[in-house]
Amino acid sequence: MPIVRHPANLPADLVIAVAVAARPLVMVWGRADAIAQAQASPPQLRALVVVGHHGSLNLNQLADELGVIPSSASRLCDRLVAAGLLDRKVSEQNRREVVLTLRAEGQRLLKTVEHDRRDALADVLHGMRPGARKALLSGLEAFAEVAGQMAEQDQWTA
Amino acid sequence: MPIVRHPANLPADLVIAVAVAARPLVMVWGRADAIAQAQASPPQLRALVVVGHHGSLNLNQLADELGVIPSSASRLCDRLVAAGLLDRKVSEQNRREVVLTLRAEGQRLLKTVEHDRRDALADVLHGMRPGARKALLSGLEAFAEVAGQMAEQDQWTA
DNA sequence: TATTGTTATACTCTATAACTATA
DNA sequence: TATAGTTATAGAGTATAACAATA
Repeated sequence: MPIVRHPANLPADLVIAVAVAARPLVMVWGRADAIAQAQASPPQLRALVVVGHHGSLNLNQLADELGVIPSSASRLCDRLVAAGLLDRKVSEQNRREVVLTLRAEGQRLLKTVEHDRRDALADVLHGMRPGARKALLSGLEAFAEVAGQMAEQDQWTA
Repeated sequence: MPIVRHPANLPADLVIAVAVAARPLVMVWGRADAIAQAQASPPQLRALVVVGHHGSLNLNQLADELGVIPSSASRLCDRLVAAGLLDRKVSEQNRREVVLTLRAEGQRLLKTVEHDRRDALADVLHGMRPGARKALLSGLEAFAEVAGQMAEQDQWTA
Protein backbone atom coordinates (compact mmCIF):
# COMPACT_ATOMS: atom_id res chain seq x y z
CA MET A 1 0.00 0.00 0.00
CA PRO A 2 1.33 3.46 -0.87
CA ILE A 3 2.30 5.74 2.00
CA VAL A 4 0.49 9.08 2.02
CA ARG A 5 3.14 11.65 2.73
CA HIS A 6 1.20 14.84 2.22
CA PRO A 7 -2.26 14.75 3.75
CA ALA A 8 -3.28 18.05 2.18
CA ASN A 9 -4.86 17.41 -1.18
CA LEU A 10 -3.77 18.98 -4.43
CA PRO A 11 -6.43 19.82 -6.96
CA ALA A 12 -6.98 16.62 -8.90
CA ASP A 13 -6.97 18.70 -12.06
CA LEU A 14 -3.33 19.63 -11.54
CA VAL A 15 -2.23 16.05 -11.09
CA ILE A 16 -4.18 14.95 -14.15
CA ALA A 17 -2.79 17.84 -16.18
CA VAL A 18 0.76 16.87 -15.24
CA ALA A 19 0.09 13.22 -16.02
CA VAL A 20 -1.27 14.15 -19.44
CA ALA A 21 1.45 16.66 -20.21
CA ALA A 22 4.28 14.37 -19.08
CA ARG A 23 3.45 11.53 -21.47
CA PRO A 24 5.18 12.99 -24.55
CA LEU A 25 8.36 13.62 -22.57
CA VAL A 26 8.35 10.04 -21.36
CA MET A 27 7.82 8.81 -24.92
CA VAL A 28 10.66 10.94 -26.30
CA TRP A 29 12.86 9.69 -23.46
CA GLY A 30 12.19 6.10 -24.49
CA ARG A 31 13.13 6.62 -28.12
CA ALA A 32 16.84 6.08 -27.54
CA ASP A 33 16.13 2.71 -25.96
CA ALA A 34 14.04 1.72 -28.96
CA ILE A 35 16.97 2.53 -31.24
CA ALA A 36 19.44 0.63 -29.06
CA GLN A 37 17.19 -2.42 -29.17
CA ALA A 38 18.92 -3.41 -32.39
CA GLN A 39 22.13 -4.03 -30.44
CA ALA A 40 20.79 -5.27 -27.12
CA SER A 41 17.38 -6.27 -25.79
CA PRO A 42 15.77 -4.01 -23.16
CA PRO A 43 16.72 -6.32 -20.26
CA GLN A 44 20.27 -6.51 -21.58
CA LEU A 45 20.42 -2.74 -21.84
CA ARG A 46 19.14 -2.33 -18.29
CA ALA A 47 21.80 -4.72 -17.08
CA LEU A 48 24.52 -2.78 -18.88
CA VAL A 49 23.27 0.44 -17.29
CA VAL A 50 23.45 -1.09 -13.83
CA VAL A 51 26.93 -2.50 -14.38
CA GLY A 52 28.07 0.79 -15.87
CA HIS A 53 26.72 2.68 -12.90
CA HIS A 54 28.53 0.44 -10.39
CA GLY A 55 31.68 -0.01 -12.40
CA SER A 56 31.99 -3.50 -10.98
CA LEU A 57 29.63 -5.80 -9.06
CA ASN A 58 28.76 -9.43 -8.45
CA LEU A 59 25.86 -11.44 -9.76
CA ASN A 60 23.58 -11.11 -6.74
CA GLN A 61 23.99 -7.35 -6.68
CA LEU A 62 23.08 -7.17 -10.35
CA ALA A 63 20.04 -9.40 -9.83
CA ASP A 64 18.93 -7.24 -6.91
CA GLU A 65 19.11 -4.03 -8.90
CA LEU A 66 17.33 -5.54 -11.86
CA GLY A 67 14.62 -6.99 -9.67
CA VAL A 68 15.19 -10.51 -10.99
CA ILE A 69 16.48 -13.67 -9.32
CA PRO A 70 20.15 -14.65 -9.65
CA SER A 71 19.32 -17.44 -12.05
CA SER A 72 17.78 -15.01 -14.54
CA ALA A 73 20.66 -12.59 -14.12
CA SER A 74 23.13 -15.39 -14.75
CA ARG A 75 21.46 -16.27 -18.05
CA LEU A 76 21.32 -12.62 -18.99
CA CYS A 77 25.05 -12.35 -18.37
CA ASP A 78 25.66 -15.44 -20.50
CA ARG A 79 24.23 -13.59 -23.48
CA LEU A 80 25.92 -10.27 -22.72
CA VAL A 81 29.28 -12.04 -22.44
CA ALA A 82 28.60 -13.92 -25.68
CA ALA A 83 27.74 -10.59 -27.32
CA GLY A 84 31.08 -9.15 -26.21
CA LEU A 85 29.45 -6.44 -24.12
CA LEU A 86 30.23 -7.74 -20.64
CA ASP A 87 33.15 -9.25 -18.79
CA ARG A 88 32.58 -11.95 -16.15
CA LYS A 89 35.53 -13.15 -14.08
CA VAL A 90 35.93 -15.10 -10.86
CA SER A 91 36.78 -12.78 -7.98
CA GLU A 92 40.31 -12.98 -6.58
CA GLN A 93 39.13 -12.16 -3.06
CA ASN A 94 36.29 -14.64 -2.90
CA ARG A 95 36.34 -17.43 -5.43
CA ARG A 96 32.60 -17.98 -5.03
CA GLU A 97 31.83 -14.57 -6.48
CA VAL A 98 32.05 -13.29 -10.02
CA VAL A 99 33.14 -9.78 -10.98
CA LEU A 100 31.05 -8.17 -13.68
CA THR A 101 32.42 -5.23 -15.67
CA LEU A 102 31.61 -3.57 -18.96
CA ARG A 103 33.68 -4.35 -22.01
CA ALA A 104 34.65 -1.47 -24.28
CA GLU A 105 31.82 -2.38 -26.63
CA GLY A 106 29.32 -2.24 -23.77
CA GLN A 107 30.56 1.17 -22.69
CA ARG A 108 30.29 2.38 -26.24
CA LEU A 109 26.69 1.21 -26.47
CA LEU A 110 25.75 3.06 -23.29
CA LYS A 111 27.34 6.23 -24.62
CA THR A 112 25.36 5.89 -27.82
CA VAL A 113 22.08 5.50 -25.95
CA GLU A 114 22.79 8.54 -23.83
CA HIS A 115 23.74 10.53 -26.90
CA ASP A 116 20.62 9.46 -28.78
CA ARG A 117 18.48 10.37 -25.80
CA ARG A 118 19.94 13.87 -25.70
CA ASP A 119 19.44 14.23 -29.43
CA ALA A 120 15.79 13.25 -29.14
CA LEU A 121 15.27 15.71 -26.29
CA ALA A 122 17.20 18.47 -28.04
CA ASP A 123 15.08 17.98 -31.12
CA VAL A 124 12.00 19.04 -29.14
CA LEU A 125 13.74 21.60 -26.94
CA HIS A 126 14.87 23.44 -30.08
CA GLY A 127 11.26 24.05 -30.99
CA MET A 128 10.37 25.53 -27.60
CA ARG A 129 10.54 29.16 -26.53
CA PRO A 130 13.43 30.01 -24.19
CA GLY A 131 10.99 30.79 -21.38
CA ALA A 132 9.28 27.44 -21.77
CA ARG A 133 12.64 25.66 -21.73
CA LYS A 134 13.55 27.45 -18.52
CA ALA A 135 10.23 26.55 -16.93
CA LEU A 136 10.62 22.92 -17.94
CA LEU A 137 14.14 22.68 -16.58
CA SER A 138 13.37 24.36 -13.25
CA GLY A 139 10.20 22.31 -12.85
CA LEU A 140 11.99 19.06 -13.59
CA GLU A 141 14.79 19.96 -11.22
CA ALA A 142 12.35 20.71 -8.42
CA PHE A 143 10.57 17.42 -9.12
CA ALA A 144 13.87 15.58 -9.10
CA GLU A 145 14.89 17.10 -5.79
CA VAL A 146 11.69 16.09 -4.03
CA ALA A 147 11.75 12.62 -5.59
CA GLY A 148 15.35 12.24 -4.45
CA GLN A 149 14.48 13.18 -0.89
CA MET A 150 11.65 10.69 -0.88
CA ALA A 151 13.92 7.94 -2.20
CA GLU A 152 16.39 8.64 0.61
CA GLN A 153 13.63 8.46 3.19
CA ASP A 154 12.52 5.14 1.76
CA GLN A 155 16.02 3.75 2.27
CA TRP A 156 15.75 4.37 5.99
CA THR A 157 12.21 3.13 6.35
CA ALA A 158 12.80 0.10 4.12
CA MET B 1 19.73 8.87 -39.35
CA PRO B 2 17.89 11.49 -37.27
CA ILE B 3 16.56 14.52 -39.12
CA VAL B 4 17.94 17.81 -37.85
CA ARG B 5 14.98 20.14 -37.59
CA HIS B 6 16.61 23.12 -35.91
CA PRO B 7 20.03 23.97 -37.26
CA ALA B 8 20.70 26.55 -34.56
CA ASN B 9 22.42 24.85 -31.64
CA LEU B 10 21.22 24.96 -28.06
CA PRO B 11 23.81 25.11 -25.33
CA ALA B 12 24.74 21.47 -24.73
CA ASP B 13 24.58 22.18 -21.02
CA LEU B 14 20.87 22.86 -21.23
CA VAL B 15 20.12 19.60 -23.01
CA ILE B 16 22.25 17.66 -20.56
CA ALA B 17 20.59 19.39 -17.63
CA VAL B 18 17.15 18.49 -18.94
CA ALA B 19 18.22 14.89 -19.57
CA VAL B 20 19.56 14.61 -16.02
CA ALA B 21 16.59 16.34 -14.43
CA ALA B 22 14.00 14.36 -16.39
CA ARG B 23 15.16 10.94 -15.25
CA PRO B 24 13.37 10.93 -11.87
CA LEU B 25 10.11 11.94 -13.54
CA VAL B 26 10.46 9.09 -16.01
CA MET B 27 11.17 6.68 -13.15
CA VAL B 28 8.16 7.82 -11.14
CA TRP B 29 6.07 7.53 -14.28
CA GLY B 30 7.11 3.91 -14.67
CA ARG B 31 6.19 2.89 -11.13
CA ALA B 32 2.57 2.24 -11.97
CA ASP B 33 3.60 -0.18 -14.71
CA ALA B 34 5.83 -2.03 -12.27
CA ILE B 35 2.87 -2.46 -9.94
CA ALA B 36 0.58 -3.63 -12.75
CA GLN B 37 3.15 -6.21 -13.78
CA ALA B 38 1.61 -8.56 -11.27
CA GLN B 39 -1.58 -8.69 -13.39
CA ALA B 40 -0.15 -8.39 -16.90
CA SER B 41 3.32 -8.41 -18.42
CA PRO B 42 4.64 -5.16 -19.92
CA PRO B 43 3.89 -6.21 -23.52
CA GLN B 44 0.38 -7.29 -22.48
CA LEU B 45 -0.16 -3.96 -20.74
CA ARG B 46 1.02 -2.05 -23.81
CA ALA B 47 -1.41 -4.01 -25.94
CA LEU B 48 -4.27 -3.25 -23.57
CA VAL B 49 -3.41 0.46 -23.70
CA VAL B 50 -3.50 0.43 -27.50
CA VAL B 51 -6.79 -1.43 -27.64
CA GLY B 52 -8.26 0.84 -24.98
CA HIS B 53 -7.16 3.89 -26.92
CA HIS B 54 -8.77 2.67 -30.14
CA GLY B 55 -11.81 1.12 -28.56
CA SER B 56 -11.78 -1.51 -31.26
CA LEU B 57 -9.24 -2.59 -33.91
CA ASN B 58 -7.99 -5.55 -35.88
CA LEU B 59 -4.86 -7.58 -35.43
CA ASN B 60 -2.69 -5.82 -38.01
CA GLN B 61 -3.51 -2.42 -36.55
CA LEU B 62 -2.55 -3.66 -33.10
CA ALA B 63 0.69 -5.15 -34.39
CA ASP B 64 1.51 -1.89 -36.16
CA GLU B 65 1.02 0.22 -33.07
CA LEU B 66 3.01 -2.17 -30.93
CA GLY B 67 5.82 -2.31 -33.45
CA VAL B 68 5.67 -6.10 -33.68
CA ILE B 69 4.68 -8.41 -36.52
CA PRO B 70 1.13 -9.82 -36.70
CA SER B 71 2.34 -13.24 -35.64
CA SER B 72 3.64 -11.89 -32.34
CA ALA B 73 0.53 -9.84 -31.78
CA SER B 74 -1.61 -12.91 -32.41
CA ARG B 75 0.21 -14.87 -29.71
CA LEU B 76 -0.02 -11.91 -27.37
CA CYS B 77 -3.77 -11.81 -27.91
CA ASP B 78 -4.00 -15.55 -27.21
CA ARG B 79 -2.72 -14.91 -23.71
CA LEU B 80 -4.78 -11.77 -23.12
CA VAL B 81 -7.92 -13.61 -24.17
CA ALA B 82 -6.97 -16.54 -21.94
CA ALA B 83 -6.45 -14.07 -19.07
CA GLY B 84 -9.94 -12.67 -19.58
CA LEU B 85 -8.66 -9.19 -20.38
CA LEU B 86 -9.37 -9.05 -24.09
CA ASP B 87 -12.17 -10.01 -26.48
CA ARG B 88 -11.35 -11.34 -29.95
CA LYS B 89 -14.20 -11.91 -32.41
CA VAL B 90 -14.45 -12.41 -36.15
CA SER B 91 -15.60 -9.22 -37.86
CA GLU B 92 -19.14 -9.22 -39.28
CA GLN B 93 -18.12 -6.89 -42.13
CA ASN B 94 -15.04 -8.78 -43.22
CA ARG B 95 -14.74 -12.35 -42.06
CA ARG B 96 -10.96 -12.29 -42.55
CA GLU B 97 -10.53 -9.71 -39.83
CA VAL B 98 -10.79 -10.03 -36.09
CA VAL B 99 -12.24 -7.35 -33.82
CA LEU B 100 -10.28 -6.76 -30.64
CA THR B 101 -11.93 -5.03 -27.68
CA LEU B 102 -11.22 -4.75 -23.99
CA ARG B 103 -13.14 -6.92 -21.56
CA ALA B 104 -14.38 -5.30 -18.35
CA GLU B 105 -11.42 -6.75 -16.49
CA GLY B 106 -9.01 -5.22 -18.98
CA GLN B 107 -10.63 -1.82 -18.67
CA ARG B 108 -10.43 -2.08 -14.90
CA LEU B 109 -6.72 -2.85 -15.07
CA LEU B 110 -6.04 0.21 -17.25
CA LYS B 111 -7.95 2.41 -14.82
CA THR B 112 -5.88 1.05 -11.97
CA VAL B 113 -2.62 1.78 -13.76
CA GLU B 114 -3.68 5.32 -14.57
CA HIS B 115 -4.77 5.86 -10.99
CA ASP B 116 -1.52 4.48 -9.61
CA ARG B 117 0.45 6.68 -11.97
CA ARG B 118 -1.38 9.79 -10.77
CA ASP B 119 -0.84 8.74 -7.18
CA ALA B 120 2.87 8.35 -7.74
CA LEU B 121 3.09 11.74 -9.44
CA ALA B 122 0.90 13.41 -6.82
CA ASP B 123 3.14 12.02 -4.11
CA VAL B 124 6.03 14.07 -5.47
CA LEU B 125 4.00 17.08 -6.58
CA HIS B 126 2.74 17.45 -3.02
CA GLY B 127 6.28 18.07 -1.86
CA MET B 128 6.94 20.80 -4.41
CA ARG B 129 6.36 24.52 -4.05
CA PRO B 130 3.34 25.87 -5.94
CA GLY B 131 5.61 27.90 -8.20
CA ALA B 132 7.68 24.86 -9.08
CA ARG B 133 4.56 22.88 -9.85
CA LYS B 134 3.38 25.64 -12.17
CA ALA B 135 6.74 25.78 -13.91
CA LEU B 136 6.77 22.02 -14.35
CA LEU B 137 3.27 21.93 -15.77
CA SER B 138 3.77 24.80 -18.19
CA GLY B 139 7.14 23.42 -19.27
CA LEU B 140 5.72 19.96 -19.86
CA GLU B 141 2.80 21.38 -21.79
CA ALA B 142 5.09 23.38 -24.04
CA PHE B 143 7.22 20.30 -24.60
CA ALA B 144 4.13 18.25 -25.38
CA GLU B 145 2.89 20.78 -27.89
CA VAL B 146 6.14 20.86 -29.83
CA ALA B 147 6.48 17.09 -29.69
CA GLY B 148 2.93 16.79 -30.97
CA GLN B 149 3.61 19.09 -33.90
CA MET B 150 6.70 17.12 -34.79
CA ALA B 151 4.77 13.85 -34.67
CA GLU B 152 2.19 15.32 -37.07
CA GLN B 153 4.91 16.45 -39.45
CA ASP B 154 6.40 12.96 -39.38
CA GLN B 155 3.07 11.52 -40.46
CA TRP B 156 3.19 13.59 -43.64
CA THR B 157 6.85 12.99 -44.35
CA ALA B 158 6.63 9.28 -43.57
C1' DT C 1 -4.30 -13.17 -56.55
C1' DA C 2 -4.05 -10.15 -52.42
C1' DT C 3 -5.23 -9.64 -47.63
C1' DT C 4 -5.92 -11.26 -42.76
C1' DG C 5 -4.62 -14.28 -39.31
C1' DT C 6 -2.74 -18.48 -37.38
C1' DT C 7 0.66 -22.15 -36.68
C1' DA C 8 5.55 -24.33 -36.52
C1' DT C 9 9.98 -23.39 -34.99
C1' DA C 10 13.67 -21.04 -32.61
C1' DC C 11 15.85 -17.64 -29.50
C1' DT C 12 15.52 -14.38 -25.43
C1' DC C 13 13.81 -13.42 -20.69
C1' DT C 14 12.07 -15.06 -16.66
C1' DA C 15 11.00 -18.13 -12.48
C1' DT C 16 11.27 -22.58 -9.74
C1' DA C 17 13.97 -26.16 -8.28
C1' DA C 18 18.07 -28.82 -8.01
C1' DC C 19 22.80 -28.71 -8.26
C1' DT C 20 28.16 -27.41 -7.72
C1' DA C 21 31.78 -24.93 -5.57
C1' DT C 22 33.64 -22.14 -2.03
C1' DA C 23 33.82 -20.19 2.73
C1' DT D 1 26.19 -25.27 7.15
C1' DA D 2 25.65 -21.01 4.60
C1' DT D 3 26.70 -18.38 0.52
C1' DA D 4 27.49 -17.50 -4.66
C1' DG D 5 26.45 -19.12 -9.04
C1' DT D 6 25.01 -22.33 -12.54
C1' DT D 7 22.04 -25.67 -14.85
C1' DA D 8 17.49 -28.11 -15.99
C1' DT D 9 13.01 -27.16 -17.13
C1' DA D 10 9.01 -24.49 -18.41
C1' DG D 11 6.11 -20.46 -19.87
C1' DA D 12 5.96 -15.71 -22.10
C1' DG D 13 7.40 -12.57 -25.95
C1' DT D 14 9.37 -12.17 -30.30
C1' DA D 15 10.70 -13.06 -35.37
C1' DT D 16 10.90 -15.96 -39.68
C1' DA D 17 8.60 -18.88 -42.57
C1' DA D 18 4.84 -21.67 -44.01
C1' DC D 19 0.07 -22.12 -43.99
C1' DA D 20 -5.39 -21.51 -44.13
C1' DA D 21 -9.32 -18.67 -44.95
C1' DT D 22 -11.59 -14.89 -47.06
C1' DA D 23 -12.12 -11.11 -50.43
